[in-house]
Amino acid sequence: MDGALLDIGQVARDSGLTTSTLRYYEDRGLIRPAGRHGLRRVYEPSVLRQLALIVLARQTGFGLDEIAGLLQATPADADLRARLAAKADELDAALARLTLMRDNLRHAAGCGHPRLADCPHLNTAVESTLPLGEQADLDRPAFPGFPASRA
Amino acid sequence: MDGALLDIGQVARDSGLTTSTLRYYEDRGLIRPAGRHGLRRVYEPSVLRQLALIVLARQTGFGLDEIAGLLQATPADADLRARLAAKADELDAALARLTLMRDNLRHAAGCGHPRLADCPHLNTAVESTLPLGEQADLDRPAFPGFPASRA
DNA sequence: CTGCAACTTCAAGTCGGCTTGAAGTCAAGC
DNA sequence: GCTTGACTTCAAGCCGACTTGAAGTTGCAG
Repeated sequence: MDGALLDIGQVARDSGLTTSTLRYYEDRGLIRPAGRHGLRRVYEPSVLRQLALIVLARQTGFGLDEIAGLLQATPADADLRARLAAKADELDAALARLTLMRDNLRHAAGCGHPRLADCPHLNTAVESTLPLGEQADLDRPAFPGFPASRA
Repeated sequence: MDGALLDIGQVARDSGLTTSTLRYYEDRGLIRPAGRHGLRRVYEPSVLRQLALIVLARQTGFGLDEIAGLLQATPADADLRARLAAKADELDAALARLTLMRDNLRHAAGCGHPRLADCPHLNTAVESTLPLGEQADLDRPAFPGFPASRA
């Protein structure tokens, strides 16, 4: 398809991931080198697209096993479709939470309250997420997405 | 403002968190009991609102230290406002990613491709997230992990 | 040919966010 | 007044996602 195979360092540079992460992803079954040049892995450029998808999925809160599963995805797998759709629904829920939180933050950044906990606007908003009372499956999907300090 | 103090078990039930999590949050400076009855912690009901906010923030990808910081939030802190606004912007970015991923999933659930990696629609979409290409972007050493929810 | 930066493997370490376990305290219902 | 079960502390463990370190190999510029 095209001559240019990439070595791991190049893939690392192009993807923004580290070489150790790439090897780790390989261990976990997310990517596979096209082959080896001696001992060294060589990759097809298409791995970059795949990595972009992986990174997006990670940022969206998918675990590595989950991503590996999605990537493997056997043919005409009806079950798969269902799982994808379910995932999409989870993301909708996450989107709603995220939006609420963002709006809260924006409001908080603007309103004059000393402590977040004291802002009535925000509290009112948060209360709407309080169906807690009974049983709360708090193991909802979370997801990340921040630089949040890589210290 | 009201007589009913709650014990830790009650708070756990009402918030959906475990007692160990509540103690842990206290350790980490996120909540504080109103006092003790003997050795035992007693809480004001308002802690439930606070916990709801904490849970929302966690689900939104905030780390505990970060949340503690936001909750402490000293008066008229101009810096704080800036950080809140910055956070909100981060959330916007996260929202965009999440939305993209959701749309991808929905599409993938519907289109007939055996492997996700083979769907051109999805690949096209993902490629738009590929600012990768050029520089190594040293300061983006991958992404923080996150809870991923217990089994 | 040589030197060395970039690769290789494998094991162990790190970090965040909790959970679990051992061992003890205590308020209250019988 | 005794039992019981919910509480207490503290230390250690666990999981996911990587990172780090040690020790060895190798392609290629000079």
